[in-house]
Amino acid sequence: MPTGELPLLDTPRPERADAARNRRRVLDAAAALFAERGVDGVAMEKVARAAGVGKGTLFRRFGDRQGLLVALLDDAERRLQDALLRGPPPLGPGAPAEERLLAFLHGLVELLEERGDIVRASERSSPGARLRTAAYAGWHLHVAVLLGELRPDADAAALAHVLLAPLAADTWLGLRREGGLGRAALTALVAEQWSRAAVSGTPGSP
Amino acid sequence: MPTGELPLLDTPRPERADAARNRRRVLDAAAALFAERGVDGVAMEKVARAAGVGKGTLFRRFGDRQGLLVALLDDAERRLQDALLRGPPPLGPGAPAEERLLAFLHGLVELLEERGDIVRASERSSPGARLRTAAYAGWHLHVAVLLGELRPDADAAALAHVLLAPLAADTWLGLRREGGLGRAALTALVAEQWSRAAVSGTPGSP
DNA sequence: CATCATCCGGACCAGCGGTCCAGTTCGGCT
DNA sequence: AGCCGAACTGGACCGCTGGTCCGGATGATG
Repeated sequence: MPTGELPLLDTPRPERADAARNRRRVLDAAAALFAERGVDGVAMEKVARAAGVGKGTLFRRFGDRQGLLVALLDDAERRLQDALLRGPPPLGPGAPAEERLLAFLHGLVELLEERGDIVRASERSSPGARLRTAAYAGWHLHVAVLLGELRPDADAAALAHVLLAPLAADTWLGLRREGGLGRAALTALVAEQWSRAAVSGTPGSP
Repeated sequence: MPTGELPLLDTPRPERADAARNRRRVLDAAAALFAERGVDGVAMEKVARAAGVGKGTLFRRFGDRQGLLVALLDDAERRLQDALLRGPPPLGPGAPAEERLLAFLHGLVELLEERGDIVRASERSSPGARLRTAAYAGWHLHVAVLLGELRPDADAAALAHVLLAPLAADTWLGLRREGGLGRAALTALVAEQWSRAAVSGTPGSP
């Protein structure tokens, strides 16, 4: 054993400088192109070309198209997730469950309004892909836990899935665009459904 | 002007016999193949081949892939739509609005369970395609009208969109398969949300 | 400065949805 | 009965896409 330098056990390889530079280039070019032409209107080769990079490099870095989309989303999703776990209330811990629920709803809406097209493309990459997403798993867990506090009688996990349904990217964007609903109106409507779902007791009862 | 025979103004052409025969063949072959290999795993050329028909014929008849899917769904969707407009209560007219709403929910679930994969493929054919579907327009109108009776205070059209969100084919099938929720449980859960949405008054009120 | 793992990039591939058109078949009219 | 135009047929063909491959270039290391 040589000197006592840190062995960097958890970081297999630091990643070469040119590789890092090219990854940045690709990410930037992809974001710009997607914003300009729409996610579906941009082939992988165009992304590579715009980034001044070969197609092989692009696929080596991100695996496949889906991987590129995930990488583009990574920042925003991680930010929301961090805010849920460690951020200040009412998004983070410390506020009453219902407030946290509504704060999360607004956070998710923000994400959809900001990066909706990319989220949609990611969720559409294969049938049923949404539920298999790491991001969705996190959101669902968060909602299920909070709901479990408010409605100990209910199947919180299943209910959380149903409440998250209108926030599927394709559904949300469809209602916003084809459906002609405004962001505030639609958010308020979903918030109301969440609030109604958050109280115990069957509808018909006194 | 020759004899006074009926000019058949509304029927441009009755469709030739071989054309009708081939259409039936294509529809049958497509249904069988889709059921066997999954909708996404079957290319248009395979359908043509299995039907004993040329690719050109297939596209001439149905326009494009989306058209074939719509044709496959046409029967089932029209049947539901007819039941809503002219069928016996509680699905058809004559029952109280809330009962009709729940009956419709069950009918739609039935359709999704029976032909879910095809509905999904049809709704996935392009981003936001679902809302532009004739079938969705009919369902939405139905729900909006009934909701309008129960909740004159609310924006029934918008609320109807939100209530229909869990029944987007991709969402429904995702929850049923990846989500591991049973048909009865999921239906009951959605029914409860609909019931909660059907009563006036804000959640926090006495 | 030598060495070698790593990375680069564009040629290449198979498969897809969709188009085209020369040949065939149908069915109403005489 | 038989003809003739319209409608139908089917497979070769096209452009494009996501994804693979490998000879050569380039960075880090001692």
